[in-house]
Amino acid sequence: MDYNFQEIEQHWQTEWEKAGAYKVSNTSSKKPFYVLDMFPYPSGAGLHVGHPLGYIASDIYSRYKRLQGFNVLHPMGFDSYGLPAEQYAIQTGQHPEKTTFTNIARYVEQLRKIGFCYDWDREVRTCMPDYYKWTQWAFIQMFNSYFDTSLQKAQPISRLIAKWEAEDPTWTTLTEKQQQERLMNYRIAYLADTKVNWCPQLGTVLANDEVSEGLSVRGGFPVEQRVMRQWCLRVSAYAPRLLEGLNHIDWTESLKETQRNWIGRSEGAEMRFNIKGQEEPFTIFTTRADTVFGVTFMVLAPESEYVKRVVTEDKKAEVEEYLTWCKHRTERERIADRKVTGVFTGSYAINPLTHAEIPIYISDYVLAGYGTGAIMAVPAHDSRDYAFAKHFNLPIIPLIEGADVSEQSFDAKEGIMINSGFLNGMEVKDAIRAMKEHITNTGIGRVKVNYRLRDAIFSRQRYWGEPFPIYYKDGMPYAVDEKDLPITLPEVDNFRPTEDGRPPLGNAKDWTYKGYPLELCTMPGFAGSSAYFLRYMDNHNTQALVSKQANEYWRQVNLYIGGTEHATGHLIYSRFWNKFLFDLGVICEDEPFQKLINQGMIQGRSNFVYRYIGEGATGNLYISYNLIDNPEYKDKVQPIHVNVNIVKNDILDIDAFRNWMPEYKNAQFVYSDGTTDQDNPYLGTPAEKQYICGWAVEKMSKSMFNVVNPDDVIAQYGADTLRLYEMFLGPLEMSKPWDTNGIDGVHRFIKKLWNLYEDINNDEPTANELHSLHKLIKKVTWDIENFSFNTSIPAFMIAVNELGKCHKRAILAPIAILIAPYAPHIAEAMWEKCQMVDGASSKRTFVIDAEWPVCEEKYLEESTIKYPIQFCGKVRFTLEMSKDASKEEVEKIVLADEQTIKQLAGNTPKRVIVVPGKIVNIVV
RNA sequence: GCGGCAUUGGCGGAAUUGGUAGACGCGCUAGACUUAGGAUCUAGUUCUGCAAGGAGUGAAGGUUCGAGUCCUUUAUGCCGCACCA
Repeated sequence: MDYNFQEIEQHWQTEWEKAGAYKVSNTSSKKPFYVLDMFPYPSGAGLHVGHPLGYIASDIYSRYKRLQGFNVLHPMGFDSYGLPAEQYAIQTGQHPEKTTFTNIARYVEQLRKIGFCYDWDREVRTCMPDYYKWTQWAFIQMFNSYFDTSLQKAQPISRLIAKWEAEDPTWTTLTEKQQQERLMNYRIAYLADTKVNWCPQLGTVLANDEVSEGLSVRGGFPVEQRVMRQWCLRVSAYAPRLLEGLNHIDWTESLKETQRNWIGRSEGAEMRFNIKGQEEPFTIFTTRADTVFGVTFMVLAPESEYVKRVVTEDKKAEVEEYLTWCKHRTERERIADRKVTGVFTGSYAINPLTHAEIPIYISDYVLAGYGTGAIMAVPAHDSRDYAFAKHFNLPIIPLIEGADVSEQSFDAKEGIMINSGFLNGMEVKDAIRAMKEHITNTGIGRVKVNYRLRDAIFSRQRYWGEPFPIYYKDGMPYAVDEKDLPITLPEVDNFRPTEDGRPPLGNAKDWTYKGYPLELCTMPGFAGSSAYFLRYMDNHNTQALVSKQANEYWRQVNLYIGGTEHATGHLIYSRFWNKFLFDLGVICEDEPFQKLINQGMIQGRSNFVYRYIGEGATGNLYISYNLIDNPEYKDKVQPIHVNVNIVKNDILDIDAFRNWMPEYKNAQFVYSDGTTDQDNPYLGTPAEKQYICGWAVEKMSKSMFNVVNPDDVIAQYGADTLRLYEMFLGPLEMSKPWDTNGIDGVHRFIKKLWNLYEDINNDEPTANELHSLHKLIKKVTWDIENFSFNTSIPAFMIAVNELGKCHKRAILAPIAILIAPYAPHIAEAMWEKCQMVDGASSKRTFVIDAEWPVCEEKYLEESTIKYPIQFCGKVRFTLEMSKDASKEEVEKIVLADEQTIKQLAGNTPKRVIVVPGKIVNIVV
């Protein structure tokens, strides 16, 4: 019988749905296992063939775990608030909810066709009130909490109030507004004036991870710095725990390293420098306390609080001018143009060790947001200070023996100290330690750990996001009552900001709570994705984000598969969010994702035709790729993207090309053999006449005509072939181009496999057949355990070849189970055929209810063992022995064969080594 | 600049513990079957050589009886971070 994949796949997808085969219960005696995909943002373009790569991998693992007897939670949902739907709404007036739901429907349909084992009852959508109720709820908890630095965990803000009431007599004298303002400095979700990334084109602020090189990640629009009053999350308070937690989770080293970089811990010291003629000192942060003797000037960030204090009257105008200039420089300009700029403040600081007077400058190479926004400059040993010193002609004092600082600074942290008072003669490392001790003892400063991680800016001046559960009274924010959640997103008739520049929610009618105005901003994209993994555990719960019982059963995500692009966004925020909920006692695990795998990207593989543009060109002649380097065409052709769906194995479908676009209707070709259409009035058959296309690996995108839709692949080959082929492409974690050239091979294999399930009998399997089967069991089990999915497929192919015409149920039934994770539809059909042998009951049982077969080593042992023998690494021959032979017997024969070895080698062997297995050294 | 990862035939890639490198697939070559084939089947396919043989996992060293695998140096590519003091 032919392999009718369409019928098989449709049939079993319906059966699964009817039976609720993938429904997962929160109460089971089975061991729980939680496999999670990063849920997608449903874009208008639908899924392309690259998106399901990770989903297929996680599906394989889920199905495998299920067959191993685990209760597997494997849900899917949609990150459905976001900019594209809103941009589309602004352009068309279409409500973003409508486009979002349409897109989701398309995604669900596409995912369903691939045959994933999702429990759709657990679907979440971040834009639904029953979901974002809990996003808002979490926000209120953050608003009502502060971070206790000594306990290193979040605590209810009421404790802080109680403490102040008891211990701080000034507290009760404050007005309510003053009290609220003071509390705002402690809340985990707080309102503050901060310098933000403002994107005028998008009309909103963006988080640091949403900006790259001064451009917005979404859309690539310029981003400028602005001070605005924004909601922030005190993520930085969790920096030590976010860093430490990385040691206990099973993520790739590169991803952990990315997060470590982003958190940016640096150990150093804070030191106070006195200002000449002033009482109050100012504080700087340095990691090179050892270099204090080489400080020849100080630099403040333009935005620094200290600037006001140190500018002298005569320098005021000059400084003002510089500050204004800085303000108007965008982040992008700053990065692009790194020439030295700065201005002298007129004031001098006193070096606390040398007591020298050193000038204080302002320059934008010092960042306000890091450390204290002020530095001590050591030009000899810091390249940025060096450039500044050269530009302003400031002294450069070398502090390390043998360091030549006439041309450039010596930045390395090694060498022997000189010119450094009591540090002279020490190694740099010791000097740092000694100086830290010195400044601590003398009270000049203290040891300090600094983090680069900043608080997350949490307001977006947009419509399509979660409303804040916050209202304003007397200009101060208050959280709405939890029982009034969710605060649902209001309808507006215009998705743009209001005339007077307020966010779009300013267009809503009656946007108030108990008569007070509600917050007009909405939450950013990462709000909804920060705890979705918890909601899947208990998504219908109306009383809590997740019940204690459900959370204690599932605990945490055991396997998370997703792209590496979320390394510094979602994967930091959700860890933070999770730790916060852990502090609250809402959940029982500190880290959300135990193991994380980054699937590689699937790039597009573009195809090109080569239009002739040389002498006498009509613009209508296309040269086959293999000819374009010929002298007559070289540099006279122009590559043009051609739709990859009308190219197969780099051979162009001529008719399809002529019909593709009107401009190609009369296209003429120079074929691979050099002939043209004129030479072949009858238009040769495709076998004889081939037009070969060039190719390149590029991002998969519409404009390159290289997008491959999984629906098309499924229509042509079936979902099982798609699933197998995506895995077969290469290691999961590697990026690779989508190349349809190999898909036929995989499809052929499935057909061969299917043919084995014809006329199944109950005969006893032979030793060889059992050997093939158990080899396969061992291999496939190992592969899945180790996420090496690509190597299982060859193993199946080999097994099918070895089994040839074997139709025995005892062999075929286990193979149906083994392939079920990879190709679930055909596995069901194969399983069913195995159940119906000998007129046995036609009762349908699912392969997913079967048990994963166990490899029995006894079938793997061969009757003989081959020992390849190496002599002095030169001569090899094979010694075939009974498998029962003892080590001594092997040695005996090897020794007996010494004559042969000698003959072959021509001299006395020093050693004979027998492989495989244990090394047997025989020294003669 | 700092950090991480990679580099194996014409191509994608195997080699799991240091033990016969190139599994499996694509492509290619030859043959069979066919009115035909973008179908199917069989055989071959790292390079070099008529052959015996020799060479061979980016490059150069090292450890080892034995290295794609471990160590050192280096080159190239990809990714992350970056006036972070």
